Amino acid sequence: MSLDQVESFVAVAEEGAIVRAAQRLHISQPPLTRKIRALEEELGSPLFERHARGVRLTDAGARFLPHARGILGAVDLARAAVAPPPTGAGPHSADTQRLSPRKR
Amino acid sequence: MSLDQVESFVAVAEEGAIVRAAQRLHISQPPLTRKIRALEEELGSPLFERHARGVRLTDAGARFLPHARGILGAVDLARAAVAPPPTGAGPHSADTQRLSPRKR
DNA sequence: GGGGACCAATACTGTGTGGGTATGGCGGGC
DNA sequence: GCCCGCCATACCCACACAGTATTGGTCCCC
Repeated sequence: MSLDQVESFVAVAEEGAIVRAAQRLHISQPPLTRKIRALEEELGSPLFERHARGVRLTDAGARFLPHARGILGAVDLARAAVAPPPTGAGPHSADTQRLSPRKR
Repeated sequence: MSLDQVESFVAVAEEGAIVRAAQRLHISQPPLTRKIRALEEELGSPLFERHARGVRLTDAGARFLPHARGILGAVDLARAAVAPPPTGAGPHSADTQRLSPRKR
């Protein structure tokens, strides 16, 4: 399991469709399909039911979702714990490294 | 940041030396050195002081450590939430999953 | 009922990331 | 002073990952 997969799972769960989540994550649909599939295989349970109009959370997926959000939240906290601006925090720049520039 | 890096960081912090942590993680030393370095670069703060006899946590590293453990714990919980497959469980056994099968 | 639209899955290819081996530099212990 | 242990760097190779193109299936609308 990777944080990337957890993030992907949450995005798909929230969007209700893999293509839409892919757009939101700025990747194309096939890699996202594979990531979700790999996560399901690793966990041993399907997380989504595939439909023609999108996907729906299974029971296992619904149980996993809050934990997934918790993981991402814990990561944010961990980042914040070490990141406090060493330089004098200017009153103008209050950026908090919110977005990870995932480029490849 | 990846779970792999978090796990690596915890291993190094606990072992006090990169080589020893590498042995524990079943990888060689150079990749582990790079992973820690990449994590430090991403977080923007050095996490370890390098010595000739090993490494020691910096202040930032010490703050990060409990969060790192929390992340790994959250991942374990997430796994347990979806995993309980009734594999070969007794036909009548109704025992509840009390122990998390620590595999890795 | 038929055609179009939308979504997920698969096949295939190229590239970047990650791990391994080999080597160097530094510091401490004997 | 010599040796040993540890971290850092250089180089190479393989696997994994992301993208494009395509197929199959289902629903909606006309």
